Amino acid sequence: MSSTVDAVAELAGVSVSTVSRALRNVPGVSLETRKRVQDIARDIGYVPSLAGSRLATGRTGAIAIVTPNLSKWFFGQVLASAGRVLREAGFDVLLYEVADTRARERFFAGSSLTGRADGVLIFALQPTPEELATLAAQNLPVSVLGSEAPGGSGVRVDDQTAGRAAVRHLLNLGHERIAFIGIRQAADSTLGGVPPASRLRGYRDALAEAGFDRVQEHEVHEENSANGGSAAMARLLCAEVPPTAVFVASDEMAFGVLRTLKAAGIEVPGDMSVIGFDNHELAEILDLTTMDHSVALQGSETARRLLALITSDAGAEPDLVLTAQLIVRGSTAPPRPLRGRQTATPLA
Amino acid sequence: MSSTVDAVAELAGVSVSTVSRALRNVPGVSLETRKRVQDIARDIGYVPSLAGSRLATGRTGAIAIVTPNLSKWFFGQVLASAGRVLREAGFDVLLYEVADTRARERFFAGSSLTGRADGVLIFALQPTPEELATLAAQNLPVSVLGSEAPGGSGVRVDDQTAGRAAVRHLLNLGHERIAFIGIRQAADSTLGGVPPASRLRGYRDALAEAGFDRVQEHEVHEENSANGGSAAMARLLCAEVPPTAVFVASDEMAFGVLRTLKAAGIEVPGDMSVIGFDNHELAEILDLTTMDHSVALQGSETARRLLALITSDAGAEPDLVLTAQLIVRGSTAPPRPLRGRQTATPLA
DNA sequence: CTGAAAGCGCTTACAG
DNA sequence: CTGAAAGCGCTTACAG
Repeated sequence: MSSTVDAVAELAGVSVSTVSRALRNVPGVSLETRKRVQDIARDIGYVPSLAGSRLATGRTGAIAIVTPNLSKWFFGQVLASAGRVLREAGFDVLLYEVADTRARERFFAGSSLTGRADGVLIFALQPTPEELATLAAQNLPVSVLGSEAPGGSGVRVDDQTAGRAAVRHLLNLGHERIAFIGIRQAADSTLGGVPPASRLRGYRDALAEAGFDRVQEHEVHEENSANGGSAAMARLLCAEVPPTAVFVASDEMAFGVLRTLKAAGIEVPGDMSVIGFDNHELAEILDLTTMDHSVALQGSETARRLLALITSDAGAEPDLVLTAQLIVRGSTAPPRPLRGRQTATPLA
Repeated sequence: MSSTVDAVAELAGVSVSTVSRALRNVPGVSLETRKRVQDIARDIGYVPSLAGSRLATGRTGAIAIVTPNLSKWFFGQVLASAGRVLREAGFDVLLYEVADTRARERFFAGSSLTGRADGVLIFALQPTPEELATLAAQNLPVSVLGSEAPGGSGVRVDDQTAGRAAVRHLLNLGHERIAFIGIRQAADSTLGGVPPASRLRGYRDALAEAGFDRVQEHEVHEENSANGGSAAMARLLCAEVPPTAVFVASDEMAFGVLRTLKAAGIEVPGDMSVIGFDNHELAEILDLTTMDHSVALQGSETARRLLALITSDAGAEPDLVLTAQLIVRGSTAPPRPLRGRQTATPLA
């Protein structure tokens, strides 16, 4: 079961050096010898001890994935797609969920990765310069998904442009009172703060470009969940000037928005247009217009770039910046003519 | 950065043996020496090489989690809760997604875990006796979630009882024509087949106990997704005798069911009661009555049991069988009096 | 309580 | 192409 090189060497009548070379397909062994060694190894079910080769080579054959949250849809998607690429390349996947700041500090402080991984994938977590330095000091190549990381090869979406596109869609439909529901960082959360902020910027850009003033009460932030979305929408319903359309920074929040609107008897898209962000697998079911940002591709591409960093020494590729794409479904439409809204909006 | 025991030993003026003992908090070192060694280690930022200690001890400090699917809600939940327990105990988490039979064979065949993990968590994947034997031969303790595994300490839900409970709820509301939408195994899928089958059995039990005959066309199976649920419901709508209520074996499928019903203009729960299974985080938003089966608890408890198996030698605890619980929401109600359904059901 | 030494199972210059 | 030997960085009986 757990035989050693020595056993194979003895049976094959060669030295352990030769066994080692034969089994790893490195040059320096005659074809014949190699074949014989490999056959014997297979026969006795020999599989090299990882611990041994790790100690000897310094390489671990594992990649660490760091993520703030495993239970959200987004992370399942990127984890699955990145994991597939890594496994395909023969790497083990080591998973680190750093949900709160304490876990995050512990993770980055203790050089916890020395001897554990050959590289690090950071998902949706904006690493600080110090954190990146820590990893660099451990000689760990890094690839970052969803936020900017100078030095590390990264993949992300142009969230600002995506946000602007989403709002333009609403503007082009004729909406003039468009609200924004954004993701509020929990105080203790380690979630990357960049994409949410960029989406808000995109929203403001689009409104400004269309010549609309910024309306304070039209920008609300809540926790990134359906319940958060519900709460945010409820607040918008209490606005002095309620919007006719809302851009929601995540589909999960948008689901909550739809629920609140339904409960309030407000028709979508007749009385209120809603556009989400993610193209969550349930968005289709709920007929939600949304921005698709190639979630699976983000995961696989981040992994691919890390592997390139590890196996070649070509240096980091420039960041890959993806463009999100509008998916039109049934939750957006032109606003109802004012006539139809008179009773609801006293300012008509 | 990556100093060795020797460096610490030299600075502390003691032997490496003492350093090793001092740092691991094993007895046999004076308090004073221990303190001094620890201080020095901290000062120079020494962190023991994993590869070294793995080779010396044979322990890896890692747990492997095997799962058929990372992108489904259920797996994110159990992964997150199990991972938390493992990390808390100081173990690394190694992730293996074995999506198809080929990956599954490769995983179990190649004794891929030797030297990689101290134990294995198997999620929602019914291991064959041979597969369990393979792991046992590698001396790997196993804990199984969601299916029966003789020998391995396991956690699962009594799906048959849960299915019966769900259907009884419908029966007690007065329904007499109740359909079942189950999970169809993709040909190549490695998903555990036990829970789905048990839920069907529970459905049949409840109907039989209530004195109803089994209706072939009321049992349909589709892929476990919202789209699968949509398709299944569509088929039920073509039944010779359409049901007035349906028990759906997963919430994700139930979401699709709700969509189809809405599209068809069939009111829920007025014309059709729907009960799901999972208590998916979006079930609340969609006002779906469902069976909660303590998903997070399943994950953490499976992990806890594996740790017990590893750290104590008390042997496997008996399986933990959880009871699912009905969560009543707005998608179930008594059937409409026949009068109200006459046009829809010609057999009235 | 402390240390010298063997050993865990590999890999890799180096020499032949 | 092949082998003897050193070394990767720990841990752990064993002896003192």
